[in-house]
Amino acid sequence: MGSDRVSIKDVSALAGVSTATVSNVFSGRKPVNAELQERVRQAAEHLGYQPDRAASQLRSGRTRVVAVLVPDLTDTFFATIVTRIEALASSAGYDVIVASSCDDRATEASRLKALLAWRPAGVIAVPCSNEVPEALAAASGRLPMVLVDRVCVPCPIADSVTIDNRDAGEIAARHLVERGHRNILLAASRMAIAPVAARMEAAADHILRETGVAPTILELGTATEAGANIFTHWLERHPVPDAVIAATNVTTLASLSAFARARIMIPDRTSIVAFDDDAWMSARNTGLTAIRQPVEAIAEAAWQRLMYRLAGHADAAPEALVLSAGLVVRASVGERAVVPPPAGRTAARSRSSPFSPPALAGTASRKGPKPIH
Amino acid sequence: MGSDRVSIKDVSALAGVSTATVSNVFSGRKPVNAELQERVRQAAEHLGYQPDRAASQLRSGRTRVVAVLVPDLTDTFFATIVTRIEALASSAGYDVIVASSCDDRATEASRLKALLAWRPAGVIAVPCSNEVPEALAAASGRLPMVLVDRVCVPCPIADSVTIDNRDAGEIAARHLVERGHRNILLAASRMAIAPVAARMEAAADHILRETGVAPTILELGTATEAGANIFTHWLERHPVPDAVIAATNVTTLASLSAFARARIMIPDRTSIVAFDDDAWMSARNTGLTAIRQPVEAIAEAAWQRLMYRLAGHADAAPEALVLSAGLVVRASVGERAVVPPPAGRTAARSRSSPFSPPALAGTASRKGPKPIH
DNA sequence: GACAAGGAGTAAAACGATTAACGGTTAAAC
DNA sequence: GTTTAACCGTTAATCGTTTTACTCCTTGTC
Repeated sequence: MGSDRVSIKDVSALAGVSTATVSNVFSGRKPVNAELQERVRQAAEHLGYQPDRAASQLRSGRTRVVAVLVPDLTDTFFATIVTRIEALASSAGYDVIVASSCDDRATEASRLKALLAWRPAGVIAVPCSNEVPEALAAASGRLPMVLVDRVCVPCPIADSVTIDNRDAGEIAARHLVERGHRNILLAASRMAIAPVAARMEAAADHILRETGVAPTILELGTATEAGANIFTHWLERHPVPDAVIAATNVTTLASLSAFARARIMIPDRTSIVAFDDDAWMSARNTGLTAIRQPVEAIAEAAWQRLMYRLAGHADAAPEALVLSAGLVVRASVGERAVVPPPAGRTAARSRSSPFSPPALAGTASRKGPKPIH
Repeated sequence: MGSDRVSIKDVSALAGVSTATVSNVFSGRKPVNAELQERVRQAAEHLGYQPDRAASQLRSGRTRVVAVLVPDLTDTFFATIVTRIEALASSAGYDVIVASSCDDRATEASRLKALLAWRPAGVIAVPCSNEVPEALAAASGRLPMVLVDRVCVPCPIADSVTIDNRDAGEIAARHLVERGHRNILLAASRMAIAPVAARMEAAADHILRETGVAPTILELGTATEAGANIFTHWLERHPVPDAVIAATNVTTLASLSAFARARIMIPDRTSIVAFDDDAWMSARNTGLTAIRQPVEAIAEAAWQRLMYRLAGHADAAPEALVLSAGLVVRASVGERAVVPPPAGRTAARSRSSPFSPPALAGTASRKGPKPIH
């Protein structure tokens, strides 16, 4: 009739009540007589009424929107996080707007600006570098936000959810060392990314400590194809390593690609510990032994923390939540003959468990925020 | 500073002009004197003014937002589409809101409702079934929309972008048949999904026509793990097929998983033609021969078509754009001994699989493709 | 020099919801 | 029986823009 846009007025007219009542029925902010509610509901249903977010948001100042920023939606790790958050949000009556920064600082800044123009109730962000994006830093305090994954913990300006990357790196390294691997290559994406650096450094530390040999760290970047080329090139000029620890799923892919091109067999000729345990990693003849991040738990923790902030605890001190990752043992790590112990260190030095249990997710430890400098 | 929210009024006051002028400066809808423009710009800059979307949208009815609905964000195919659309949108000054229906009709309806509450300028949707969601059908005509991938073409109510699924299926089938494969299994996700059905049926037709044998169609569902189980179970009760055509990347994964569990080697024992050419498909010793969909082109075409509609061509007749997919040949399809052409369909027994059941040779039973659960 | 035409800016009325402030009714308390 | 309070609805103001309608001023034309 008037137009195809049916507003609260139309509903109120049809139900024979005021617009305020209709509003109350839908928002539940004030109690409304059951019978009236019913009438309003029916009228709304009949007209196909849907509250207009724009109007609602404008008037109330509140907005049931959270912004999510990730470096790359095509990376399953991030896609899974987004999907989980979206589900949680939707069941809490929130909507999600997503943007991906394509692993680029400039894009990140611009996408973030667009995101913030929505005046979202909160932000969940996976920065693409480990510096907190300027726009977020500026909004810190005024805007509930939680940083995920790519963060230097503890982060002084916002809540964060990460995994214990040093631990993860060490687990991978130990697994390899215990199986007699010595010449281990660390395939990083970019060491400028905090979690990657933590994984690689912890692995390097462990390897050096246990074998006396410092592993090589190779940066493959964040794109599969390019990474495979770099690795291939490297392989042409170096002996085949005993094993590779890949820092991310992309580097895993790149390494695998390079090995395949060079016809280097896994685990016969070289071993690999992957990261992120994607579906394709197990759908192979030699399933990939991998560090599995508790993706869902990460998403849930981030969401929970955001809800906590939104529930009014805006002034609580930033909290750094650290989940732990576990090793999923499959078939990509071989047993190597134990070489003569280097300088007094006996490689037979056995640990109680051959590999850490894949149980993870639930376990979390809290670290307080550290004073800013 | 009455509050931290700086509105157009503050800017107009500071610049000494009316709010209308400020609005015009930013929207460019009406020309504004150069000097005034400059003054307004500076004032805005000085105050850190950002137009409020909600207010703008409420008043104008227009909104620079497009809604994107996909069945599953963790599927790289859809994630790539979303990413591309997001990039295109952002450079056209649009924002994107995404929702995933998790391959579930009910979720789809509810997410779609949430999406439409934004009153977006347009919608790009990949339905989860091949029925157009009710909410979209209802909005058809009033709301520019383009349907992607999961659509029965030609779609009477909206523009669509798809690939030529029959062609794709036939290409895969031909590739296998030409290389001597006869007993071919078609691994569908769900035959209720139009493109999947088209791929499988075309493949089945081709195989039947060329070999006289109707292939089996197996439905594996849209989840990898479950699909792998179904397939494993099937393998326990049937002879190993010469080859598999997987209808989607998920079914590819499921098939591969099942083969790996059963220690069935590719391409020695069985061949596989994959779908969707994800990164992991080439990062293997035996790279997967796959049908590659032009994902980026699909996204671009969808966006272009939406822009066309938004540019005012609201009443043009729905157009069905069909792109074509191509085969990327790698190493997952083996050469089988070529059997005498169907004319003398005496012995199909000289293939490399040493243990095909003897019964199979003479009995080329002619049954239509039948889905199995 | 008068008049029309048009350009550039302004005031004020929307847009559709939320929410103070208010009022009328009914039940409970004294 | 009167006062209080609780309850439930309504009226109307308001959020920050865009846009219509109007004014004013410049310019061009005859």
